[in-house]
Amino acid sequence: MTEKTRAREEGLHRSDNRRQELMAAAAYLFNQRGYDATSMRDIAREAGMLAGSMYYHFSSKEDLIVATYEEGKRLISTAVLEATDGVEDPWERLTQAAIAHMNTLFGGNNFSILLCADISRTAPTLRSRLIEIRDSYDKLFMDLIEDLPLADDIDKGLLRLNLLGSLNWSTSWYRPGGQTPAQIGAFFVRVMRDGLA
Amino acid sequence: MTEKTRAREEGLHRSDNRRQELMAAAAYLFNQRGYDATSMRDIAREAGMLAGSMYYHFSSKEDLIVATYEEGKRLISTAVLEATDGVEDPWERLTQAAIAHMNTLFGGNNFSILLCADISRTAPTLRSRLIEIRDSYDKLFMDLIEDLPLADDIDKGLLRLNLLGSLNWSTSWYRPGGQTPAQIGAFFVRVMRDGLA
DNA sequence: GGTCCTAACAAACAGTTGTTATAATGACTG
DNA sequence: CAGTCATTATAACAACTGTTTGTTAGGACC
Repeated sequence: MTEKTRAREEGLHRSDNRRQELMAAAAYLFNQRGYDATSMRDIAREAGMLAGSMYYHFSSKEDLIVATYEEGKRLISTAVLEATDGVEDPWERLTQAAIAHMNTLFGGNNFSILLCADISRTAPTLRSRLIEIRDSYDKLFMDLIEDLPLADDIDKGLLRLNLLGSLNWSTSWYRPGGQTPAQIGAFFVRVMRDGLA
Repeated sequence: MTEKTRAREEGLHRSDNRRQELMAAAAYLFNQRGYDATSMRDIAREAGMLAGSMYYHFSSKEDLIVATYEEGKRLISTAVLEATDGVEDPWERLTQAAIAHMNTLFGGNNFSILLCADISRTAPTLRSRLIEIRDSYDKLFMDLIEDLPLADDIDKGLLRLNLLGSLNWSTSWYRPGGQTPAQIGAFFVRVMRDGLA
């Protein structure tokens, strides 16, 4: 049985592989230069293809962007859910979530970092699609913070933005060599819990 | 004495006004759509001019971007320095700096917010020019944090990134109506100092 | 009045953009 | 071997990009 035949029987076509390759190439370039500065020709070249051919796999650039964004959300959501699974203590759950968040961001996959890019300046139609995807990830953190034992006067929404701001902003400065992503994530949660004074 | 003559005597040309108008139009659009998605024709139209005419005032789009960015740094630096001037207590100094930072960002000037945009994906030659400008602002916060009475094992560089991350990230979600910018800034510093548990 | 400078317009430049229509390739099927 | 279908190449499209050029109107200065 040839490889092709087996793939066919499993409902997989060659296009499924190429589709993944295109998404990987796109995510790589999106991270490097942003959506606007990455042309369809750039992505095609990176994947060893011509620009027109990509439209067999994705019907528009916007759909390709959304696909990579969604893949990023899928990967980081899975990682955070796995990391908190079975952990009881609320603060420990948040710590493990932050660590998993950071490890996924800087663990080599080019998809998840896309969720940390500021999309407030992207075109409205695309933006609304991306917001919906990211909100479903942010909800994980909202739930984690909801479970924290806090004083009544603490704005939990603001607290989530506080933590996610620090975590996400790290994508604009983090370089390997200093503290590890896990150490950074744990540090931010610890400061938030214990304070400094 | 005509208006033109007085302007001339003060060393001001009409071009100085138009230059400011161009920068204001550019900053407005840069905030709305980002650098790449804002064309020179967009800016010119916003300022009531034709695209080619702008090259009398700025020799390139990159120079115009840098000029707006620098103006933003000038405004927010002044605000933070004034807010901390004469304040003694290190934590209170940081609190006042955070409040001034937020008040300037959301106080209606379109320049300062530009400093909070993630520039890690902008073209290298432009990026290096912007980094240099922003670093000179970040230094203000580095100094403020350096003066905090902290345990020896606290990474002060990481602490600055922690706070600036939260503050800067607010530009991607803040909308008028909830907590004021000043309240948000003060909250982030208070959580950092006192913790939650 | 002649000359110079400021400031803007008008039109074009070459290159790039996302996208589309059509044709070619090539592997599997019967 | 002929036919089918998935996948890619080719070539073109109109629109837009930053920038340059030649020109012009108007005021200031000697």
